[in-house]
Amino acid sequence: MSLRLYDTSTRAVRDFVPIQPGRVSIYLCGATVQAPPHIGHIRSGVNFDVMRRWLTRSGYDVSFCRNVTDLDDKILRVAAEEGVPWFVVSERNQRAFTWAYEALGCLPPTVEPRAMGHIPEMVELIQRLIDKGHAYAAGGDVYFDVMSYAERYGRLSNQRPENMRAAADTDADCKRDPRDFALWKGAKPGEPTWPTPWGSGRPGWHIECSAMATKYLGETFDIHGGGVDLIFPHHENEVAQSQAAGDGFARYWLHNGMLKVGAEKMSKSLGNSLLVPAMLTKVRAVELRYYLVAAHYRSSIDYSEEALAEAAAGYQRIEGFVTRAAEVIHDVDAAAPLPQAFVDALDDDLGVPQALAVVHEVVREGNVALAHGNKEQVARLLAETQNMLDVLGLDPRSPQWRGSAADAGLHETVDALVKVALEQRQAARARKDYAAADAIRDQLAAAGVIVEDTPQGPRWELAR
RNA sequence: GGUGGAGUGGCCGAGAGGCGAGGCAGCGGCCUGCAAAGCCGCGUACACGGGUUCAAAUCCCGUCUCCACCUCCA
Repeated sequence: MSLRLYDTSTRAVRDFVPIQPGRVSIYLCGATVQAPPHIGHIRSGVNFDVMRRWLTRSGYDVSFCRNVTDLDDKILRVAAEEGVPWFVVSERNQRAFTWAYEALGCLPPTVEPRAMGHIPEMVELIQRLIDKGHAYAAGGDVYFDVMSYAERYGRLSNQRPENMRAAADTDADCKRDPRDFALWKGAKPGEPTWPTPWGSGRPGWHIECSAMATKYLGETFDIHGGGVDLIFPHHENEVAQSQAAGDGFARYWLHNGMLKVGAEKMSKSLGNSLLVPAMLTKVRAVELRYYLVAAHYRSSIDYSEEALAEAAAGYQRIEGFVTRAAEVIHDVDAAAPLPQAFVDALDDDLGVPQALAVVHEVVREGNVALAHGNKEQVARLLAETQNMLDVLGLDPRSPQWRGSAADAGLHETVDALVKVALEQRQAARARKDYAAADAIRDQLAAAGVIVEDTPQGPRWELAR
Protein backbone atom coordinates (compact mmCIF):
# COMPACT_ATOMS: atom_id res chain seq x y z
CA MET A 1 0.00 0.00 0.00
CA SER A 2 1.24 3.47 -0.74
CA LEU A 3 0.10 6.80 0.61
CA ARG A 4 -3.57 7.67 0.45
CA LEU A 5 -4.88 11.04 1.58
CA TYR A 6 -8.28 12.48 2.26
CA ASP A 7 -8.79 15.31 -0.18
CA THR A 8 -11.28 17.96 0.86
CA SER A 9 -12.10 18.99 -2.69
CA THR A 10 -13.29 15.52 -3.69
CA ARG A 11 -14.41 14.55 -0.15
CA ALA A 12 -12.74 11.18 -0.59
CA VAL A 13 -9.56 9.35 0.22
CA ARG A 14 -7.38 9.33 -2.90
CA ASP A 15 -4.13 7.63 -3.81
CA PHE A 16 -1.39 10.19 -3.57
CA VAL A 17 0.37 10.62 -6.90
CA PRO A 18 2.85 13.49 -7.00
CA ILE A 19 3.21 15.69 -10.05
CA GLN A 20 6.86 14.76 -10.38
CA PRO A 21 7.96 11.31 -9.23
CA GLY A 22 10.00 11.52 -6.07
CA ARG A 23 9.12 15.13 -5.31
CA VAL A 24 6.35 16.66 -3.22
CA SER A 25 5.43 20.30 -2.85
CA ILE A 26 3.35 21.39 0.12
CA TYR A 27 1.91 24.79 0.86
CA LEU A 28 0.67 25.22 4.40
CA CYS A 29 -1.37 28.24 5.39
CA GLY A 30 0.60 29.45 8.35
CA ALA A 31 -0.38 32.29 10.55
CA THR A 32 -1.89 35.68 10.21
CA VAL A 33 0.40 37.12 12.83
CA GLN A 34 -2.08 39.27 14.68
CA ALA A 35 -1.47 37.63 18.08
CA PRO A 36 0.87 35.05 19.61
CA PRO A 37 0.12 31.42 18.76
CA HIS A 38 -2.19 29.22 20.78
CA ILE A 39 -1.96 25.45 20.80
CA GLY A 40 -4.56 25.15 18.04
CA HIS A 41 -2.25 26.94 15.62
CA ILE A 42 0.61 24.78 16.72
CA ARG A 43 -1.49 21.65 16.31
CA SER A 44 -1.81 22.49 12.65
CA GLY A 45 1.94 23.08 12.41
CA VAL A 46 2.71 19.83 14.19
CA ASN A 47 0.25 17.76 12.10
CA PHE A 48 1.75 18.98 8.87
CA ASP A 49 5.24 18.54 10.29
CA VAL A 50 4.44 14.85 10.72
CA MET A 51 3.05 14.77 7.17
CA ARG A 52 6.22 16.30 5.88
CA ARG A 53 8.45 13.96 7.89
CA TRP A 54 6.47 10.97 6.64
CA LEU A 55 6.79 12.05 3.02
CA THR A 56 10.51 12.56 3.54
CA ARG A 57 10.89 9.17 5.19
CA SER A 58 8.91 7.67 2.30
CA GLY A 59 11.65 8.86 -0.02
CA TYR A 60 10.23 12.08 -1.38
CA ASP A 61 12.18 15.26 -1.78
CA VAL A 62 9.79 17.62 -0.01
CA SER A 63 9.44 21.34 -0.63
CA PHE A 64 7.52 22.72 2.29
CA CYS A 65 6.29 26.30 2.10
CA ARG A 66 4.60 27.82 5.13
CA ASN A 67 3.57 31.40 4.71
CA VAL A 68 3.20 34.30 7.09
CA THR A 69 0.46 36.82 6.48
CA ASP A 70 1.96 39.88 8.07
CA LEU A 71 -0.72 42.50 7.48
CA ASP A 72 -4.46 42.49 8.00
CA ASP A 73 -7.20 44.53 9.63
CA LYS A 74 -6.50 43.19 13.12
CA ILE A 75 -2.80 43.85 12.92
CA LEU A 76 -3.60 47.41 11.92
CA ARG A 77 -6.01 47.73 14.81
CA VAL A 78 -3.51 46.38 17.35
CA ALA A 79 -0.81 48.64 15.95
CA ALA A 80 -3.11 51.65 16.22
CA GLU A 81 -3.98 50.78 19.82
CA GLU A 82 -0.34 50.50 20.71
CA GLY A 83 0.66 53.50 18.66
CA VAL A 84 3.31 51.59 16.76
CA PRO A 85 3.81 50.79 13.07
CA TRP A 86 2.04 47.66 11.79
CA PHE A 87 5.29 45.78 11.29
CA VAL A 88 6.17 46.07 14.97
CA VAL A 89 3.11 43.98 15.75
CA SER A 90 3.58 41.43 13.00
CA GLU A 91 7.31 41.03 13.65
CA ARG A 92 6.71 40.44 17.33
CA ASN A 93 4.03 37.85 16.71
CA GLN A 94 5.93 36.17 13.95
CA ARG A 95 8.85 35.68 16.33
CA ALA A 96 6.43 34.14 18.85
CA PHE A 97 5.16 31.73 16.18
CA THR A 98 8.66 30.77 15.09
CA TRP A 99 9.65 30.18 18.69
CA ALA A 100 6.59 28.01 19.32
CA TYR A 101 7.01 25.93 16.16
CA GLU A 102 10.62 25.31 17.11
CA ALA A 103 9.79 24.58 20.73
CA LEU A 104 7.34 21.90 19.58
CA GLY A 105 9.87 20.32 17.26
CA CYS A 106 8.54 21.42 13.86
CA LEU A 107 11.24 21.27 11.24
CA PRO A 108 11.84 24.66 9.65
CA PRO A 109 10.00 25.08 6.36
CA THR A 110 11.93 25.05 3.11
CA VAL A 111 10.73 28.60 2.63
CA GLU A 112 8.65 30.86 4.84
CA PRO A 113 7.52 33.77 2.69
CA ARG A 114 5.89 36.86 4.07
CA ALA A 115 2.93 38.34 2.27
CA MET A 116 4.03 41.96 2.17
CA GLY A 117 7.29 40.91 0.57
CA HIS A 118 5.32 39.73 -2.45
CA ILE A 119 3.33 42.74 -3.59
CA PRO A 120 4.70 42.61 -7.17
CA GLU A 121 3.65 38.97 -7.51
CA MET A 122 0.18 39.82 -6.23
CA VAL A 123 -0.14 42.79 -8.58
CA GLU A 124 0.88 40.60 -11.51
CA LEU A 125 -1.74 38.00 -10.58
CA ILE A 126 -4.46 40.60 -10.15
CA GLN A 127 -3.57 42.05 -13.56
CA ARG A 128 -3.94 38.61 -15.14
CA LEU A 129 -7.37 38.28 -13.55
CA ILE A 130 -8.44 41.67 -14.83
CA ASP A 131 -7.16 40.81 -18.30
CA LYS A 132 -9.16 37.60 -18.32
CA GLY A 133 -12.31 39.34 -17.18
CA HIS A 134 -12.43 37.75 -13.74
CA ALA A 135 -11.65 40.89 -11.77
CA TYR A 136 -12.50 44.54 -11.96
CA ALA A 137 -11.37 47.78 -10.37
CA ALA A 138 -14.05 49.80 -8.63
CA GLY A 139 -13.89 52.64 -6.17
CA GLY A 140 -10.14 52.27 -5.64
CA ASP A 141 -10.51 48.57 -4.84
CA VAL A 142 -10.15 45.57 -7.10
CA TYR A 143 -12.64 42.72 -6.77
CA PHE A 144 -12.79 39.15 -7.91
CA ASP A 145 -15.89 38.69 -10.04
CA VAL A 146 -17.44 35.59 -8.52
CA MET A 147 -20.23 35.28 -11.07
CA SER A 148 -17.69 35.28 -13.90
CA TYR A 149 -16.49 32.06 -12.38
CA ALA A 150 -19.77 30.74 -11.04
CA GLU A 151 -19.50 27.31 -12.62
CA ARG A 152 -16.39 26.53 -10.56
CA TYR A 153 -16.79 28.76 -7.54
CA GLY A 154 -17.84 26.80 -4.45
CA ARG A 155 -16.46 23.45 -5.52
CA LEU A 156 -13.87 23.15 -2.79
CA SER A 157 -16.27 24.01 0.03
CA ASN A 158 -19.17 22.24 -1.65
CA GLN A 159 -21.37 25.28 -1.63
CA ARG A 160 -23.39 26.90 -4.35
CA PRO A 161 -22.87 30.60 -4.93
CA GLU A 162 -26.63 31.22 -4.72
CA ASN A 163 -26.61 30.02 -1.11
CA MET A 164 -23.78 32.28 -0.08
CA ARG A 165 -24.07 35.44 1.85
CA ALA A 166 -22.43 38.68 0.95
CA ALA A 167 -18.73 39.14 1.54
CA ALA A 168 -18.10 41.69 4.24
CA ASP A 169 -14.41 42.15 3.64
CA THR A 170 -14.88 45.78 2.70
CA ASP A 171 -17.73 48.13 3.36
CA ALA A 172 -17.71 49.18 -0.26
CA ASP A 173 -20.97 49.22 -2.15
CA CYS A 174 -19.26 49.37 -5.51
CA LYS A 175 -19.17 45.60 -5.97
CA ARG A 176 -20.98 44.12 -8.92
CA ASP A 177 -22.11 41.27 -6.74
CA PRO A 178 -22.21 41.13 -2.96
CA ARG A 179 -20.25 37.85 -2.99
CA ASP A 180 -17.30 39.42 -4.82
CA PHE A 181 -14.26 39.65 -2.60
CA ALA A 182 -11.45 42.17 -2.52
CA LEU A 183 -8.18 41.38 -4.24
CA TRP A 184 -6.86 44.84 -3.54
CA LYS A 185 -8.09 47.42 -1.05
CA GLY A 186 -7.77 51.10 -1.89
CA ALA A 187 -5.70 53.30 0.37
CA LYS A 188 -7.25 54.49 3.61
CA PRO A 189 -5.82 57.22 5.83
CA GLY A 190 -3.22 55.90 8.23
CA GLU A 191 -2.87 52.54 6.51
CA PRO A 192 0.28 51.32 4.77
CA THR A 193 0.00 51.45 1.00
CA TRP A 194 1.79 50.19 -2.05
CA PRO A 195 1.38 51.68 -5.54
CA THR A 196 -0.38 49.70 -8.28
CA PRO A 197 -1.82 50.43 -11.72
CA TRP A 198 -5.24 50.82 -10.05
CA GLY A 199 -4.07 53.17 -7.36
CA SER A 200 -2.27 52.68 -4.11
CA GLY A 201 -3.56 50.48 -1.35
CA ARG A 202 -2.92 47.11 0.25
CA PRO A 203 -3.72 43.52 -0.65
CA GLY A 204 -6.93 41.77 0.27
CA TRP A 205 -6.78 38.53 2.19
CA HIS A 206 -6.36 35.39 0.01
CA ILE A 207 -4.37 36.87 -2.87
CA GLU A 208 -1.06 36.52 -1.03
CA CYS A 209 -1.35 32.76 -0.76
CA SER A 210 -2.11 32.36 -4.45
CA ALA A 211 0.86 34.53 -5.36
CA MET A 212 3.32 32.94 -2.97
CA ALA A 213 2.30 29.32 -3.51
CA THR A 214 2.81 29.59 -7.25
CA LYS A 215 6.00 31.58 -6.85
CA TYR A 216 7.69 29.01 -4.64
CA LEU A 217 6.03 25.77 -5.68
CA GLY A 218 4.96 26.35 -9.26
CA GLU A 219 1.66 27.04 -10.98
CA THR A 220 0.55 23.54 -10.00
CA PHE A 221 1.69 21.89 -6.80
CA ASP A 222 0.85 18.80 -4.82
CA ILE A 223 -0.64 19.56 -1.42
CA HIS A 224 -2.28 22.57 0.13
CA GLY A 225 -2.95 22.40 3.85
CA GLY A 226 -4.52 24.37 6.64
CA GLY A 227 -7.22 24.25 9.27
CA VAL A 228 -10.79 23.30 8.36
CA ASP A 229 -11.83 26.83 9.26
CA LEU A 230 -9.93 28.04 6.20
CA ILE A 231 -11.88 25.99 3.66
CA PHE A 232 -14.28 28.84 3.17
CA PRO A 233 -13.67 31.56 2.26
CA HIS A 234 -9.89 31.52 2.27
CA HIS A 235 -9.10 28.40 0.29
CA GLU A 236 -12.17 28.68 -1.90
CA ASN A 237 -11.05 32.14 -2.91
CA GLU A 238 -7.45 31.10 -3.38
CA VAL A 239 -8.33 28.32 -5.77
CA ALA A 240 -10.81 30.55 -7.59
CA GLN A 241 -8.23 33.30 -8.12
CA SER A 242 -5.48 30.99 -9.20
CA GLN A 243 -7.50 28.78 -11.50
CA ALA A 244 -9.39 31.69 -13.01
CA ALA A 245 -5.98 33.17 -13.80
CA GLY A 246 -5.04 29.92 -15.54
CA ASP A 247 -2.91 28.21 -12.90
CA GLY A 248 -3.48 24.59 -11.94
CA PHE A 249 -2.93 25.25 -8.22
CA ALA A 250 -3.23 22.56 -5.54
CA ARG A 251 -3.94 18.92 -6.42
CA TYR A 252 -4.78 17.73 -2.90
CA TRP A 253 -6.43 19.78 -0.17
CA LEU A 254 -5.74 18.66 3.39
CA HIS A 255 -7.42 20.18 6.41
CA ASN A 256 -6.72 19.58 10.06
CA GLY A 257 -9.48 19.54 12.67
CA MET A 258 -9.94 22.20 15.29
CA LEU A 259 -8.69 22.16 18.83
CA LYS A 260 -11.64 22.87 21.08
CA VAL A 261 -11.86 23.93 24.66
CA GLY A 262 -15.12 23.39 26.51
CA ALA A 263 -16.78 22.22 23.27
CA GLU A 264 -15.89 25.45 21.56
CA LYS A 265 -13.23 26.09 18.97
CA MET A 266 -10.11 27.66 20.37
CA SER A 267 -9.90 30.99 18.70
CA LYS A 268 -8.18 34.28 19.12
CA SER A 269 -11.48 36.07 18.75
CA LEU A 270 -13.25 33.91 21.35
CA GLY A 271 -10.60 34.73 23.90
CA ASN A 272 -10.15 31.12 24.96
CA SER A 273 -6.61 30.78 23.70
CA LEU A 274 -4.14 28.59 25.52
CA LEU A 275 -0.81 30.10 24.64
CA VAL A 276 2.21 27.92 24.18
CA PRO A 277 4.46 29.35 26.93
CA ALA A 278 1.73 28.84 29.54
CA MET A 279 1.21 25.26 28.36
CA LEU A 280 4.89 24.52 28.73
CA THR A 281 4.65 25.20 32.45
CA LYS A 282 2.26 22.23 32.70
CA VAL A 283 4.06 19.67 30.54
CA ARG A 284 7.29 19.39 28.63
CA ALA A 285 7.23 20.47 25.00
CA VAL A 286 7.66 16.92 23.75
CA GLU A 287 4.68 15.82 25.83
CA LEU A 288 2.57 18.62 24.41
CA ARG A 289 3.61 17.55 20.94
CA TYR A 290 2.64 13.96 21.73
CA TYR A 291 -0.76 15.18 22.90
CA LEU A 292 -1.34 17.24 19.76
CA VAL A 293 -0.11 14.53 17.42
CA ALA A 294 -1.83 11.57 19.07
CA ALA A 295 -5.29 12.32 17.71
CA HIS A 296 -5.91 11.90 13.99
CA TYR A 297 -5.20 15.18 12.21
CA ARG A 298 -8.76 15.44 10.89
CA SER A 299 -10.41 14.87 14.28
CA SER A 300 -11.15 17.70 16.56
CA ILE A 301 -9.48 17.61 19.95
CA ASP A 302 -11.37 18.55 23.08
CA TYR A 303 -8.67 20.05 25.22
CA SER A 304 -8.54 19.11 28.87
CA GLU A 305 -5.77 19.14 31.41
CA GLU A 306 -6.60 15.55 32.31
CA ALA A 307 -6.20 14.37 28.74
CA LEU A 308 -2.96 16.30 28.48
CA ALA A 309 -1.63 14.66 31.64
CA GLU A 310 -2.65 11.22 30.33
CA ALA A 311 -0.80 11.90 27.11
CA ALA A 312 2.27 12.91 29.07
CA ALA A 313 2.09 9.65 31.04
CA GLY A 314 1.73 7.71 27.80
CA TYR A 315 4.75 9.40 26.33
CA GLN A 316 6.79 8.74 29.46
CA ARG A 317 6.19 5.03 29.05
CA ILE A 318 7.74 5.16 25.58
CA GLU A 319 10.51 7.42 26.76
CA GLY A 320 11.24 5.10 29.67
CA PHE A 321 11.92 2.20 27.35
CA VAL A 322 14.09 4.27 25.03
CA THR A 323 16.13 5.63 27.94
CA ARG A 324 16.64 2.27 29.61
CA ALA A 325 17.38 0.51 26.34
CA ALA A 326 19.88 3.17 25.34
CA GLU A 327 21.80 2.55 28.56
CA VAL A 328 22.42 -0.96 27.22
CA ILE A 329 22.62 -0.32 23.48
CA HIS A 330 24.95 2.39 22.24
CA ASP A 331 24.72 2.05 18.49
CA VAL A 332 21.25 2.46 17.06
CA ASP A 333 20.64 1.49 13.46
CA ALA A 334 18.98 4.53 11.95
CA ALA A 335 18.42 2.57 8.76
CA ALA A 336 16.50 -0.22 10.47
CA PRO A 337 13.21 -0.81 8.68
CA LEU A 338 9.97 0.46 10.16
CA PRO A 339 7.37 -2.12 11.20
CA GLN A 340 5.00 -2.74 8.32
CA ALA A 341 1.97 -2.00 10.50
CA PHE A 342 3.42 1.43 11.25
CA VAL A 343 4.01 2.13 7.57
CA ASP A 344 0.50 0.98 6.68
CA ALA A 345 -0.99 3.17 9.40
CA LEU A 346 0.70 6.33 8.18
CA ASP A 347 0.06 5.52 4.55
CA ASP A 348 -3.64 5.37 5.37
CA ASP A 349 -4.30 9.10 5.50
CA LEU A 350 -1.60 9.63 8.11
CA GLY A 351 -3.08 7.32 10.74
CA VAL A 352 -0.95 8.50 13.63
CA PRO A 353 -3.21 6.95 16.32
CA GLN A 354 -2.75 3.47 14.85
CA ALA A 355 0.93 4.19 14.29
CA LEU A 356 1.30 5.08 17.96
CA ALA A 357 -0.42 1.83 18.87
CA VAL A 358 2.37 0.06 16.96
CA VAL A 359 4.96 2.09 18.86
CA HIS A 360 3.44 1.03 22.16
CA GLU A 361 3.38 -2.61 21.09
CA VAL A 362 7.04 -2.49 20.11
CA VAL A 363 7.84 -0.78 23.40
CA ARG A 364 6.15 -3.59 25.29
CA GLU A 365 8.16 -6.18 23.38
CA GLY A 366 11.24 -4.11 24.05
CA ASN A 367 10.57 -4.05 27.77
CA VAL A 368 10.24 -7.82 27.73
CA ALA A 369 13.53 -8.16 25.85
CA LEU A 370 15.13 -5.80 28.32
CA ALA A 371 13.87 -7.87 31.25
CA HIS A 372 15.29 -11.01 29.64
CA GLY A 373 18.59 -9.31 28.93
CA ASN A 374 18.26 -10.16 25.25
CA LYS A 375 20.57 -7.49 23.88
CA GLU A 376 20.17 -8.36 20.24
CA GLN A 377 16.44 -8.01 20.46
CA VAL A 378 16.65 -4.86 22.54
CA ALA A 379 18.90 -3.36 19.87
CA ARG A 380 16.44 -4.18 17.13
CA LEU A 381 13.38 -2.97 19.02
CA LEU A 382 15.10 0.20 20.19
CA ALA A 383 16.07 0.98 16.60
CA GLU A 384 12.52 0.38 15.44
CA THR A 385 11.12 2.53 18.22
CA GLN A 386 13.47 5.41 17.64
CA ASN A 387 12.93 5.32 13.90
CA MET A 388 9.18 5.39 14.37
CA LEU A 389 9.44 8.20 16.88
CA ASP A 390 11.67 10.12 14.52
CA VAL A 391 8.89 10.13 11.91
CA LEU A 392 6.57 11.58 14.53
CA GLY A 393 9.17 14.04 15.80
CA LEU A 394 9.03 12.41 19.22
CA ASP A 395 12.37 10.63 19.61
CA PRO A 396 13.52 11.51 23.13
CA ARG A 397 17.15 11.04 22.06
CA SER A 398 16.96 13.42 19.10
CA PRO A 399 18.90 16.68 19.47
CA GLN A 400 15.55 18.46 19.75
CA TRP A 401 14.61 16.75 23.00
CA ARG A 402 17.88 15.40 24.35
CA GLY A 403 18.90 18.53 26.16
CA SER A 404 21.98 20.65 25.72
CA ALA A 405 25.64 19.86 26.20
CA ALA A 406 25.47 21.89 29.39
CA ASP A 407 22.66 19.61 30.61
CA ALA A 408 24.82 16.61 29.78
CA GLY A 409 27.70 18.06 31.78
CA LEU A 410 25.43 18.73 34.70
CA HIS A 411 24.05 15.23 34.41
CA GLU A 412 27.56 13.82 34.77
CA THR A 413 28.17 15.88 37.86
CA VAL A 414 24.91 14.78 39.45
CA ASP A 415 25.60 11.21 38.42
CA ALA A 416 28.90 11.26 40.30
CA LEU A 417 27.20 12.62 43.41
CA VAL A 418 24.30 10.22 43.23
CA LYS A 419 26.69 7.32 42.82
CA VAL A 420 28.31 8.14 46.14
CA ALA A 421 24.93 7.98 47.83
CA LEU A 422 23.96 4.83 45.97
CA GLU A 423 27.14 3.07 47.03
CA GLN A 424 26.29 3.80 50.65
CA ARG A 425 22.78 2.54 50.02
CA GLN A 426 24.07 -0.66 48.43
CA ALA A 427 26.35 -1.19 51.39
CA ALA A 428 23.41 -0.73 53.76
CA ARG A 429 21.34 -3.16 51.70
CA ALA A 430 24.18 -5.68 51.76
CA ARG A 431 24.16 -5.66 55.55
CA LYS A 432 20.35 -5.72 55.46
CA ASP A 433 20.08 -2.34 57.11
CA TYR A 434 16.98 -1.43 55.10
CA ALA A 435 16.10 1.53 57.28
CA ALA A 436 19.37 3.22 56.32
CA ALA A 437 19.01 2.19 52.68
CA ASP A 438 15.49 3.57 52.46
CA ALA A 439 16.52 6.77 54.20
CA ILE A 440 19.09 7.37 51.47
CA ARG A 441 16.51 6.65 48.78
CA ASP A 442 14.05 9.03 50.44
CA GLN A 443 16.66 11.75 50.68
CA LEU A 444 17.47 11.37 47.00
CA ALA A 445 13.77 11.45 46.17
CA ALA A 446 13.41 14.64 48.16
CA ALA A 447 16.17 16.09 46.00
CA GLY A 448 14.27 15.03 42.87
CA VAL A 449 16.28 11.89 42.13
CA ILE A 450 14.24 8.72 41.63
CA VAL A 451 16.11 5.49 42.29
CA GLU A 452 15.14 2.21 40.63
CA ASP A 453 16.77 -1.13 41.34
CA THR A 454 17.40 -3.32 38.33
CA PRO A 455 19.09 -6.69 37.90
CA GLN A 456 22.11 -4.67 36.71
CA GLY A 457 22.11 -2.58 39.87
CA PRO A 458 20.47 0.69 40.78
CA ARG A 459 19.80 3.42 38.23
CA TRP A 460 18.46 6.91 38.71
CA GLU A 461 16.45 9.53 36.88
CA LEU A 462 15.34 13.01 37.66
CA ALA A 463 11.75 13.23 38.83
CA ARG A 464 9.34 14.99 36.49
C1' G B 1 -31.76 27.86 5.98
C1' G B 2 -27.08 25.68 3.21
C1' U B 3 -22.48 22.62 3.68
C1' G B 4 -19.36 19.36 6.37
C1' G B 5 -18.21 16.58 10.83
C1' A B 6 -19.03 14.23 15.64
C1' G B 7 -21.60 11.17 19.79
C1' U B 8 -17.30 4.51 21.43
C1' G B 9 -15.90 1.39 28.21
C1' G B 10 -14.11 5.36 34.53
C1' C B 11 -11.06 8.78 31.03
C1' C B 12 -8.40 9.81 26.28
C1' G B 13 -8.77 7.84 21.57
C1' A B 14 -8.73 4.50 16.87
C1' G B 15 -11.72 1.43 13.86
C1' A B 16 -16.02 1.27 9.83
C1' G B 17 -20.26 -5.54 8.29
C1' G B 18 -17.80 -11.14 11.64
C1' C B 19 -12.43 -12.05 15.47
C1' G B 20 -12.48 -6.07 21.78
C1' A B 21 -6.33 -0.80 18.30
C1' G B 22 -3.50 1.49 21.75
C1' G B 23 -2.80 4.50 25.98
C1' C B 24 -4.21 6.55 30.96
C1' A B 25 -6.56 5.25 35.53
C1' G B 26 -8.25 0.97 38.57
C1' C B 27 -8.07 -4.17 40.44
C1' G B 28 -5.34 -8.99 40.91
C1' G B 29 -0.69 -11.43 40.16
C1' C B 30 4.77 -11.94 38.95
C1' C B 31 9.40 -9.53 40.03
C1' U B 32 11.56 -6.63 44.52
C1' G B 33 14.09 -6.72 51.34
C1' C B 34 10.29 -2.82 50.46
C1' A B 35 9.51 0.26 46.48
C1' A B 36 9.88 2.07 41.50
C1' A B 37 9.96 0.52 36.61
C1' G B 38 8.48 -3.53 33.80
C1' C B 39 5.66 -7.89 32.60
C1' C B 40 1.08 -11.09 32.83
C1' G B 41 -4.14 -11.13 33.68
C1' C B 42 -8.96 -8.62 34.40
C1' G B 43 -13.38 -4.81 30.50
C1' U B 44 -18.23 -7.89 26.22
C1' A B 45 -18.14 0.03 25.04
C1' C B 46 -20.03 2.10 20.50
C1' A B 47 -26.31 8.59 21.54
C1' C B 48 -31.62 6.69 20.92
C1' G B 49 -35.67 3.93 18.11
C1' G B 50 -36.64 0.89 14.09
C1' G B 51 -34.90 -2.01 9.78
C1' U B 52 -31.50 -5.04 6.33
C1' U B 53 -28.25 -9.39 7.23
C1' C B 54 -26.47 -15.93 9.15
C1' A B 55 -23.76 -11.62 11.49
C1' A B 56 -24.38 -4.26 12.64
C1' A B 57 -20.38 0.14 16.63
C1' U B 58 -19.83 -0.28 11.20
C1' C B 59 -25.14 -0.48 6.11
C1' C B 60 -30.44 1.78 5.61
C1' C B 61 -34.62 4.88 7.70
C1' G B 62 -36.07 8.07 11.58
C1' U B 63 -34.97 10.87 16.18
C1' C B 64 -31.98 13.53 19.74
C1' U B 65 -27.57 16.19 21.17
C1' C B 66 -23.07 18.72 19.97
C1' C B 67 -19.31 21.13 16.86
C1' A B 68 -17.26 23.70 12.53
C1' C B 69 -17.89 26.76 8.14
C1' C B 70 -21.46 30.01 5.32
C1' U B 71 -16.19 36.43 4.27
C1' C B 72 -11.71 37.62 11.57
C1' C B 73 -9.69 32.44 11.99
C1' A B 74 -5.06 26.95 12.02
